[in-house]
Order: sequence, then structure tokens, then C-alpha cells
Amino acid sequence: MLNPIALPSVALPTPVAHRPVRATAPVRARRDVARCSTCAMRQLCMPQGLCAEDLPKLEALICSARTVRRGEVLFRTGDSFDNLYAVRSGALKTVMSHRLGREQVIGLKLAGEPLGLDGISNDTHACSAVALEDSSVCIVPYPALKRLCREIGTMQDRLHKLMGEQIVSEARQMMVLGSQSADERVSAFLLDVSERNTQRGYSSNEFNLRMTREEMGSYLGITLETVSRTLSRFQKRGLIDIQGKFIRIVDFDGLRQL
Amino acid sequence: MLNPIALPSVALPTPVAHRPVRATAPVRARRDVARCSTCAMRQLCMPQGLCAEDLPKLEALICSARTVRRGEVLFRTGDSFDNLYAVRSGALKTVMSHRLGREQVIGLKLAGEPLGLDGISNDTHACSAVALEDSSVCIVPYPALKRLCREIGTMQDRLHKLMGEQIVSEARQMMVLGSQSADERVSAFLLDVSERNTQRGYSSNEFNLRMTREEMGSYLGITLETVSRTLSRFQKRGLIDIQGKFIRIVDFDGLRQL
DNA sequence: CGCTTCCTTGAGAAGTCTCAATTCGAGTGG
DNA sequence: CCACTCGAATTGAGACTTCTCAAGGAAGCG
Repeated sequence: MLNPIALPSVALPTPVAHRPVRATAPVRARRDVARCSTCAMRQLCMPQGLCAEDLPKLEALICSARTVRRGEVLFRTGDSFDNLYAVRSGALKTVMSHRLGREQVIGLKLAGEPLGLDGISNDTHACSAVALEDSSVCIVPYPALKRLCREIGTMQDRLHKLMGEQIVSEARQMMVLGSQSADERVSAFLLDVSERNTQRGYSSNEFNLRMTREEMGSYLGITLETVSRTLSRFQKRGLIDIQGKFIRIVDFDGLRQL
Repeated sequence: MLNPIALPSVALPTPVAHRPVRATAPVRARRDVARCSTCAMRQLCMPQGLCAEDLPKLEALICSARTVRRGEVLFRTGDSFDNLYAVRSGALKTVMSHRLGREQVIGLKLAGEPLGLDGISNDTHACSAVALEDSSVCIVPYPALKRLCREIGTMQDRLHKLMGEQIVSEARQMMVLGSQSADERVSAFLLDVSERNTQRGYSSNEFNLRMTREEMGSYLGITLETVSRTLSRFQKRGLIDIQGKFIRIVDFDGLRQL
């Protein structure tokens, strides 16, 4: 209930432990952070300067958390935009659909990451968000957040940076989609997830990709067969170790040099 | 000097005339708006509710405009982020480079559109911005803008919406790059530029694409040859009329139905 | 334990890229 | 004013990556 806007901030060096969600959950962080028992993500979420006096205001704002079961939709394209969300545990995908049927995965949101920013421009969500596994999200009412941002400068900065990060990460993904080969796309994706895991204090080299091959393919602009073939090839070359959705990265440099 | 953050807002119905920049400049708007002589984009830039009492504060904020000559760089990847910009006339591209040499066009910014939001996340620009023709931009110091956003709610809304729009438009481009054929990409691009022209009060069916075939290709994730072939094919089918960079859309529905 | 969904792998088809040769056009200097 | 030059655009032909279609196998779930 406590965590506000989540931020997988590069500026925050402290990894945060997180309750494994399932048998196949990511391995624990190198350090276990006991002080964050009620809200494992506090470290990640809080603007540094805010904790002392302004924390209560922020906590008052987060009125609730919500559980989203695997396959369940948190919000749908066209829904009115009322809240931002912070993924508290689990993982969701955001998807956009073109014309009837044609759907593309736009983003993968892991624990600690913000969700729903696509609704701000229009007061209407441009994407849908679907849980890839049983997840929980914090609900942050946007009007109240706006008010808070006008009171507290660090909160304003935080929100701006969250939006800015989404802009940059989408731009990077545009680069992947616009100019890279299948090998490079898959490799970039694995390294990206690995990096985000590191930031959240999980293992950087082993993780459970919650997406199906089809979802990965959609996100990467290739077909599921190409994803599968590429992963197999990576394994043969000794770059990774795959077991269905569970991935271990064996040779980081090899992946980077594709 | 007067225009603040520019917004090509759908909510603003009034087209705005703009001084043609060159011989090949876009045709004039259907209506000529005389009252905006000093700042042709005032209509586009102003949050509706703001004009009355808060306008002076906003004007004080925009300390200067800058001219950027064709080919000149406004900011570069890695530059420290101090200002947002609003394209006042002309057009710029934003580009990101991968590894040495490999560069991709991330966005096309037309008059009335904001620029530089990619710097917010990092205090460092993630993209470079290069003028496609002689252009001028308004400079909006970001720290001052932040302050203003905390004072004035409509200004805050405006900035949020600008960022939200960029997030959504990048997501749409990801969809184009991720799942569409060359024909669809080119068609989507032409229709997008046409739509943005309409919003700014220019002709929707005739315009000068300032980009080279190579830049278009980079933006669309295809090669310059494919762009050229596709445009030629469109012309043969009577969908468009091309004369180098000058484009006239003949059959909107035909393009949409690709 | 059976069903459904997901994944893997193969083979041929298709779209786009690469390389190359011309042509076009704008800007420059004689 | 015209010829020249250099970058940009067009077009062709062959190569290559990825897609499509198809079949079989693995795995998760009730």
C-alpha cells in the first residue's frame, strides 16, 4: 500500500529483495533489504529527498493496490484514464491493436515500473495492459498526483522523469525495430530484461521471461518461429541456456557483440 | 518570442496561417489568421484557460528564439539538458545513433511541435536534433517551466499532455515498425504528415517532405531504395503525385486501405 | 492423465536488401 | 547563361533474411 510511483532508477544503487512469486521466480538479490518489509519497493519508489517530511502525503495518495490475475486486463484501450499504476509484483504487457485483430506488444512492465502513462495525452488509455502472471499493482489517482506534484518539487521531478524514461525507452525500441536483425533484436531484448532485473535487485543472468514466444516476437517485430529459432541458435552457440521461458545468460559479451 | 510550449492540439480547431519559408513551402491555410502576426502559433501554443491572466508569466519564460540552419544541429546526444524547444517554423529530425555510424531517425518535428523531451529523464539529451531546412525554434528553459507548472495548473496539464502525446506517438510508430509492410509504412507516414499538417492549418493533401529518401527509410525501418520504389508504385496506382520531395496525396482512402 | 496451449524444427515462398548503373536536380563556377 | 559537379533519386537483378505453412513434440493445467 505504501509505494507510490515506482521508479527503477539508475540513481538508486541499493538492490531490493522481492518475494518470489512462483516456483520459477527470479533468484533473490545479492543483498536482502530487511527494512523494507511492508513495501519492498520503497527504495525504488521514493524520491530521495522526499522520505522525511512528505512521505505521509504520498502514502495518503496511494489509496489502494489491486491484484491482476494472469491474463486479466488492468485497463483497455479506450478506457478513461483515471489512475497511474506501479507494478508491485509480477509482470504485465502493454498492447496496442491496429485494425481488427492485429495486435502488437508495446511494452513489458516489471515490478517497480510505472504503467498507464499512455493515458495522459488523451484522458483515455491508448494501450491495454494485460498481466503476464498473477501480479499486483499500486493505484495512483492521477488528479491527486498532479496536485501533489505542484506541492512537492521532488514529486514533480519524479513524475517528469518517469515520463521521460518512457519516451527514451520507446525511442530505443524504435531503433531496435527499425534497424536490427532478428539476432540483434532478441539479444537486445534479453540484455534489456537482464539490465532491468539488475536494477530491481534480481539476478542479472537468470530470469523467467513471462512472455510467450509469440508475445516476444510481437514486441520485437518478428514471428514467433524466428524467436524460437534464434533462441535455439543462441543456445547452440553457448550464449544462453533456455528451458522454456526460463533463461540463463551465459555469455554477456557474446550477446552484446551480435 | 511569444510562443511557449507548442501543442498541435486536436482540441484546437482553429487553423493557423504560417509564413511560407521557401518557394516550395506548404500552401496556405484555408483561413488566414491576422491577429497572430507576431506569433503565428499562439493559437497552437496556448493552453486555452491560460491566456488571460497568466500569459505574461509564460512570455517572460520564453527568453529567446533561435535560428537553426539546414543541416545544423540544435542539440546532440549527450548534451546537457537545459531547455525544451518548440518548433516555430521549419522542420527538424531527431536521430539516435546505435554504435559508431549506425544512426536512426526517431522523429520528425514540424512547426508547432515540441522538441527535446528526450532530455528530461537523464538531464542529458538522448537524441540529436538536426534541422531539415532553415528553421527557428523557441527556447523554453526547463527549470523555469517546471516552476511555472507548479504555479499554474493548466501549464502543468499542458506539459504532461505534451509528454503523453510523445509517448503515444512513439508507441504508434513502434506498431508501424513492428508489424507493417513497406507499403503500409510509407502510407502511414504520408497520412501522418498529412494529418499533422491539417492540425497546423496547412494543406492536408500537398506538402513538401523535407526528408531525403534515406531519412524516410531510416524512420520507417526500410531502405531508401524501398522507399523510392514504393512511392513510384503509389504514383503508378494513382494514389499520390510525387515530384522529388513534393508530395500530393490523390487518393486518401486508397492509401488508408493498404 | 488427457487436453490445450506453447514450442520447436523443416522446407519452400515472399518481401526486402544489396549492389550497381543511370538519371535527375540543385548549386557552382567558368 | 550554360556546363559541370555532386548528392539524391530511380530502377533493375540477384541474394538473403525472414515469413508462412505444416507437422510433431513438450509442457502446463484442470
